Amino acid sequence: MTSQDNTITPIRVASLASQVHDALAEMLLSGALRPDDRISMRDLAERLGVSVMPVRDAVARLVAQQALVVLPNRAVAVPLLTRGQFRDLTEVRVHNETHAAALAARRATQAQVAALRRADLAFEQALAAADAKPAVKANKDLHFVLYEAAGSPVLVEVIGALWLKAGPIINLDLEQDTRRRRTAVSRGWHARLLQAVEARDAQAAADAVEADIRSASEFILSRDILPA
Amino acid sequence: MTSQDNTITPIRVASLASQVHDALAEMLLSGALRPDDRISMRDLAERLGVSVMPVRDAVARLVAQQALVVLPNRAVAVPLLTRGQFRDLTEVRVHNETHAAALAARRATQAQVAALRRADLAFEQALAAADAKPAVKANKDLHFVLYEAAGSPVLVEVIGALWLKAGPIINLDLEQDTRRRRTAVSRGWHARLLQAVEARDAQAAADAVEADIRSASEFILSRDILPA
DNA sequence: TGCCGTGATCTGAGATCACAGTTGCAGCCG
DNA sequence: CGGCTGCAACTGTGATCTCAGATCACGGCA
Repeated sequence: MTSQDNTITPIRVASLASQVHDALAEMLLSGALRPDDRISMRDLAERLGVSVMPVRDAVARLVAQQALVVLPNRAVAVPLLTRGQFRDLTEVRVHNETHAAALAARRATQAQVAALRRADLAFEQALAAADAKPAVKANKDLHFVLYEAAGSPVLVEVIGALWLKAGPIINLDLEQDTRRRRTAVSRGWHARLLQAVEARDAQAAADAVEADIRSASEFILSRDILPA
Repeated sequence: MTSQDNTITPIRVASLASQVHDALAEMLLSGALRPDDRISMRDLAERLGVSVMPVRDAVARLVAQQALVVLPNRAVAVPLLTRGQFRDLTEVRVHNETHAAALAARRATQAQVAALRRADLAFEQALAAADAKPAVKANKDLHFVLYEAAGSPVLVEVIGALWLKAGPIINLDLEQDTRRRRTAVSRGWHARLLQAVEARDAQAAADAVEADIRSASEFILSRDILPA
């Protein structure tokens, strides 16, 4: 074994705090955590089989990302947005995600275009499942394959934080059927998006993403579930 | 004293962690912390006169905001961006800050326009100080008066995180004179920005902010201080 | 002189504890 | 029956400790 041996990969072990953060992020994105849910750090630590420390770190991260809030009584909760706040969030998402889509249409490598096709196929397959969770996850995967193709890591971070904030609202605990039908509405926009990226049409890609986001947002706002 | 008494303000005590976070954020924005600086949590705790716990919480927040990074050897450091990464950061800043400026030009109340004038005056006065720090702070104050006038709290949070990331680079420990001259270049753009907001000219406001950001960014990139 | 090994020190991560604030519930009184 | 009070339990925050990994300095050997 010499220093030229490239078969050894550096070992990086994710800290417990990072793992807790990922688990919580997943719960936010999937709608398992809902607006106004309280999070007890001791309870979560017990359920995850760790001490409170890594949970504290993870919660602190998510508070910084605005995905969780500290209430005046010190409780940690999932933010409950008003309709106006949700609109604001939607507008900032549209502004950044359309930009990422346009950049991706111009910059995506062939490998990234292929990955986007695979993600679209996975999304179609996930829609066939009785449970809505696979479709929610496949939708997120598809979006982030796209945004990473934008070649702007800072932009992807910004968008990631926005998704953490939007996840609990968009995936409010609808009936499974409504949820799946709701997610399926994205099919058409995804198809247009894929065509746009293949055609290197930045404007069309941005328009498809905008329509996708607004469609989901209007559905939420039409149902009178957020406070005024 | 009845429940109609509006003279009583709820008491909110900032947690030690929040105070440490604010102190660190100020150090990042002012350039007191520089790219690649290591942050020892025990050292910082001792200097701030608190235990390590609130420092850990604060650091976790800043790591989530991408303003600090955890290195492979577990050290916590201020990110050292490559030139490409700094360009990426600049582009995302331009994209979001011009949008905020345009919204502000359309939406600012008269009180907010007056606050912007006062911030501009404060900036001019700060330029007269021998120390560059007041000017750096006044510049930041002016920008955030503007962005808050956009009426999009989500956008202000996005921009705030970007500024935490950009602060150490833009305010690299130049000589005081170079620093002050550098900051003074913004005067012209600030004047145009103020005119644009007063005239409700969204495009001119966005252009002034873009020019301001790009001017500072090109200065940094022209000095060969970031790794390729 | 350069490299390697060893020991000391420093460091972040995780665990545990204490404290003070908050909440919920039961009981009592008007 | 409603409101108030008291108490127990829960909670986040901060303090302290331990552990394991990382780094640095020094000494010995080739």
